[in-house]
Parts: sequence; C-alpha cells; structure tokens
Amino acid sequence: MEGNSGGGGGGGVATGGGGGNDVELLCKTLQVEHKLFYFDLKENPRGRYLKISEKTSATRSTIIVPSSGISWFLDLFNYYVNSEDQELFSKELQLDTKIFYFDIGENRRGRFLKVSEASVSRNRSTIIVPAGSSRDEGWAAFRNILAEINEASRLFILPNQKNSESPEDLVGLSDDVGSGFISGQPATSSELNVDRSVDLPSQDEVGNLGVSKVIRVDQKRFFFDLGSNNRGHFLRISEVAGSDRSSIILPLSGLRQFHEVVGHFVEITKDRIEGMTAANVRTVDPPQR
DNA sequence: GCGGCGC
Repeated sequence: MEGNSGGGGGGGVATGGGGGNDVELLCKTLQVEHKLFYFDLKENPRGRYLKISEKTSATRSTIIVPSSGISWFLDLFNYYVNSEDQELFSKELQLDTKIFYFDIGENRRGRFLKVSEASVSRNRSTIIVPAGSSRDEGWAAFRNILAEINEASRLFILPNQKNSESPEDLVGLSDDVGSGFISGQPATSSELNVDRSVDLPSQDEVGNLGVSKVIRVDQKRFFFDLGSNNRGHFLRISEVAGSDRSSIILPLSGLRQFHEVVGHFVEITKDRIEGMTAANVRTVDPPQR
C-alpha cells in the first residue's frame, strides 16, 4: 500500500505525488474512537484538493478529494448522519475521472461508513469512518469538519502569482465539476493558518473593498461584490443571464441574517440526497449480505 | 485499545 510517495507529476486531478510543494491551506484533525483523521486542504498549480487520511497505529490510508467534491462530501455525510438506519443506501459520487463509493457496513464494533476512491491510475484507497455512538461523534463530527473546510475553502484565493496563468485559468482547472468558483481578491481569512504571501493588488475602483467573486449555476452567473458608498458598506449580488442583469444591494449589517436564511434552506433541502439534482450522485442498490 | 477495507 502507500502508493503515493513518488516524485512529482501524478496525473490525476490535483494530487502532486507527495504533494511536497503544495501549499497547505488548512489542516484539521479528528479523533474518532481510536482512529485519527487528518484533513488537509492543499493547493498546487493544478488546483485545490482535500486530502483525508485515516491513521491507526498500524495503518494509514488516504483519499484525495478534488475541491469541487468537498461540498458533495459534505452533502453525502449529511445524508448519512440524518437518515434513519434502514434507509442508508450506498452512494456513488463521480468527480472528474474518479469515483467515490460510499458504503455502509456493520460488525460487532458498530456501524461504519466505507469511503473508497477508485481512479484509473491509482489503486483503490479507502477510509472507514465509524458512525460513533453519540450525536456529535463519528459521522457527525466528520461532517462538521467537512462543513468547516467547505466554508473555509471559500476564503482562500487561488495563487495568482509567478506563472503567467491568470487566476481564472487556474480555477478552470481545479473546479470543473459543479459550480465553478472564481475568486477575485482575498477575503479576510481570520484565524486560519493561511500560507498566502499574496498581497492585495491596488484597487482602482473607488469604494471597492477589494472583494468580488463569481459563481456559475446552470446558465446563470452570480457576482458578489463588496462595495461602499456614503451610506455604508454593502454586498451587491448580481444575477447575470444572457444580457439581463439584476442586483440586490445588501447592507453588511444584514449579511449574517442573510447567511442564516440561506443556510436554513440549504439545510432543509439537503438532508435528503434526492434533493441534489446534479447528475453525478446516484443511489445504488442497498447492500445485501 | 480496538475493527471494518482488499485479494
């Protein structure tokens, strides 16, 4: 085992062999029973990825999740956390050329979720997450970490340095499934151990605080721009479809409420995986044994 | 201080 210590290259999505030069954006650890899970959000010129390792005293195994898959993982873990025992189905998640299999198992130690990654070039690798005995252990704790990482990932910009590539080009490489995420300038990254020596480019737009982002959903694009005027600071959200554009102006004082309301709808629509409309998650037959 | 995974 342990196939990823080679130098450089590493075809796939965003794994760079050992990932030696990859920038570490965020690290978290989670202990579940006697296992230790490491979450490393990393980035290299090919894109961003989440490395999840399971370590026990004797073994370590790792899966690599492309950044575009983090929110899918979050949704899937939410599904397993929220579903009743008898309706825990296996799931498959396809991202780029990888397929992740989610399977439930149970033995005298308890219930567990097996997440394995299959790709053409690499051996299959698997992590196994115990369900945990209480509500905030195991799957739920794992889910919470994914949620933090998913959230934090939005705060990091892509490296817009050195190589002549523009940040937009890099995003295109790393986020080619689901909603793309084009980053403008860095947001405040608070307490995270950001290794970004990127500096804020000078802004030419008066009143622009230097933060703007774009997401693409179906045929629409949504622009998020922080701005300010003599009335104060605001977030402008613009919807652009074809040649039509409309905006809402949200005073920053209302941003948190806005976030909570959106979070509410995210929650009530995602605890059933069937609510996910994208084509790359599908239910497979229940495990039979 | 565990145990599942794969063949």
